[in-house]
Amino acid sequence: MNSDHSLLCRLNGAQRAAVEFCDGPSLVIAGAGSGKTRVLAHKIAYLMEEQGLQPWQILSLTFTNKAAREMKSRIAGLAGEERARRLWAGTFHSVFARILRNEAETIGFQSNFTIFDSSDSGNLVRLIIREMELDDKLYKPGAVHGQISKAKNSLISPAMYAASTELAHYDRMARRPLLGEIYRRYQLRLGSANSMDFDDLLMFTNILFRDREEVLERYRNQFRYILVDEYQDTNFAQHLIVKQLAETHHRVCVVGDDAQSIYSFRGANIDNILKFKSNFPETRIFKLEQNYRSTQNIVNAANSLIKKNREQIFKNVFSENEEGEKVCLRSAYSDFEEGLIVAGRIARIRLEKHAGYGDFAILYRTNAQSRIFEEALRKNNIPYKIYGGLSFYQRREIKDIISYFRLIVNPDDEEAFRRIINYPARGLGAVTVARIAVAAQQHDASLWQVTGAPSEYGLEVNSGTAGKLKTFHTLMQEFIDRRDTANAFELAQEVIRKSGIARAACDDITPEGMSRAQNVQELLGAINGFVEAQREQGEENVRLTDFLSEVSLLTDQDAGAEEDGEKVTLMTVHSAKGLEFDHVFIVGLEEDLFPSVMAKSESRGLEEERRLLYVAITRARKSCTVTWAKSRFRNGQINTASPSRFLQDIDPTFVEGDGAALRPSPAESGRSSMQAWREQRTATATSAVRADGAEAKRSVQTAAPSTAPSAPLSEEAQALKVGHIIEHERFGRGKVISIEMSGNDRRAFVDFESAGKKQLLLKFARFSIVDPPLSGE
DNA sequence: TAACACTTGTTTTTT
DNA sequence: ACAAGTGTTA
Repeated sequence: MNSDHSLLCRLNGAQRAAVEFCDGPSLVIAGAGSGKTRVLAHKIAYLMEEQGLQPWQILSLTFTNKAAREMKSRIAGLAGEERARRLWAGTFHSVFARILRNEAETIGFQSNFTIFDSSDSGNLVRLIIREMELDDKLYKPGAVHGQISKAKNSLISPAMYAASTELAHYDRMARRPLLGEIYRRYQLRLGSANSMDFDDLLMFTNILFRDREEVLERYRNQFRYILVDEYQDTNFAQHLIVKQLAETHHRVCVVGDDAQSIYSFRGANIDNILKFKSNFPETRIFKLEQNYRSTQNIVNAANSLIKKNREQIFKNVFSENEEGEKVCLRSAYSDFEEGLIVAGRIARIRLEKHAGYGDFAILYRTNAQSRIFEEALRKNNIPYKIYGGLSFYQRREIKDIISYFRLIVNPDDEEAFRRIINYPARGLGAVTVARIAVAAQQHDASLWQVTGAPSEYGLEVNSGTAGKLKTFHTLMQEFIDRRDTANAFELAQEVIRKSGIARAACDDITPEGMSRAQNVQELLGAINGFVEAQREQGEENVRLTDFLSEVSLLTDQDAGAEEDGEKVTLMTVHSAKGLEFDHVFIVGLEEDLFPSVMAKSESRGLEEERRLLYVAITRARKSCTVTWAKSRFRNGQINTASPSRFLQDIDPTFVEGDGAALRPSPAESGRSSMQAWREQRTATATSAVRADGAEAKRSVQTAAPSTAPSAPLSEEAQALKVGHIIEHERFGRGKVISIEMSGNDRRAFVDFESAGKKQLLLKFARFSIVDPPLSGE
């Protein structure tokens, strides 16, 4: 083996070993920032250059479309555009959707099947629950769909579901005995709509491989080497697909990090990676432990956190980068102030470190948290972009238009039909649709079929309605007739014009209407872009079908990417997986938010949340700031919050800031306000007398002589002394004249520059100390 | 049938 | 707070 081959010379020992081992199964445990993508890309290039594999013989599976694109472009750099393009590289869902379209007939589908996204699935579940006249308080559509999804991911068919006494028992306990029946009907409806949901793409691939030995054999022979990224996030269905494809040649390499498994809520099974070796006993294990991304402080802080988890593969992630700054911990009085703190710090770091806005990311647990940061950033004229939330393709107007496309490509698509039959309004309302649905069900036909020949299916409607139906049918039929010949862009334009969407959009002059019209234009632009891109690859006749099958598996990741530029990135921790930024802010580190309430009950859930924070911290290259707010606006109410338990899990040696004293290091004397506060809370909650009260008193004395606080005092409030200059939320800037006790609380008299003299109850006052500044902020 | 007011749940994360 | 869903009225 030529050791100074250009492909290998830029790799460290462990990376190179992982790349070079190609003759059997391998498991690469890749710590955060250890060059996992680089290894995968090099390995694929190596397979082609050194092992003589053709690109189309390599199957490379990633978790997101974005990761797939990234991988392809890196391989293009290593092995050339042409070969990169011919690889089978994509997400599980997109790759196997492609295969399923090729083989659709063998499993009873047409190759033009549509793909239901989760909201389509939810709608269908809701519809069925209603049809069965069940109580949707007991049978919550979301939860029901979740159960169905779980069953599918475990490859439990409706028949198996019905046959299982265990599941029946479980459902009876949950007071949802008819879940299996809902599942059965749901699956039937998907079938008659010639549609699959996300989970079906994996389940039917397995069914295909199970029932059609020759098909499985064909793909086994084609894919001479299989690589899977983020293996810790695969579910059973995905695992089994990989296992079967690799069954004969065992040439498979899975890469992942058990410490970054964050998708168990949707069926990912960490055992897949933990027990990979038991499936392929001769598996070679490689560990990538050197982190090239982050400073030592960041790596160490993350390590100290993840150490608190029980089940994990031993590894020693280390960094040889500079020590760097400590993780910065900041607390805020409110979510609002948290926004200001983050915005302020971004502005400061940008100037001090000459960073661009694009070097910053704000990561939160839930999408709902984004708003407050948007406002704060806007106020400070800081440009930003948001990933996630409602993705472009999820927006109402876009879904409506896409539904037209869906119905054109697959007229049996029930969801699409229901969506557009009366959009724009054409006098075909709920009553008519219900009648069509009944007729359809009686004759085991699709809604579209009934619409085409009302009398044959015994559909009784008055002549006016019949006319409207006919008009609608003719309109759609014209599109359908041309779907296989017409260019995607031109047909799409025509759909928007002839359907009346264009007119409706123009008439609407409300601000939302304008933005909707803009979105429609954007969609047309996207279609045009798609057509052009395909043309460049030599695909001359690009049809609507092609665009649709591409688009139904696209998600938020792609929508946000269009306008990059120098902007601060806002996203959930989940969507940040696989990304990195110089300066990372992790916000909302509060109990019941991060970790989320839902996860708290089980230790497994809690460990997953901890891994989630681990993922967040390890996104940072140079600096990492963690914040939490003592009160937060949620569900229309202000809620008080306590700091996340995870803050105590991080070794304070690597932390700086008001919370560094969360668990004081021995060198520090006294306790922080935070700790006192938490003790306070537990004390009042149990109304018990503290055993170590004396010590508590001493610590308080350092901050507030002769006082035991009756309420949590912020560090700022404790540190406040006569003569300090403060900045108050309402009153602005002012000087502290005196501080005295009133009852159990401390009260400050402050002379404000503009608002005059005021008394502030320190327990409640919202202010920050400007002079002298606290801990460098 | 459509527009409007009212009620309800929702907020954990995503292919 | 907010969006989506429901029911009521014209």
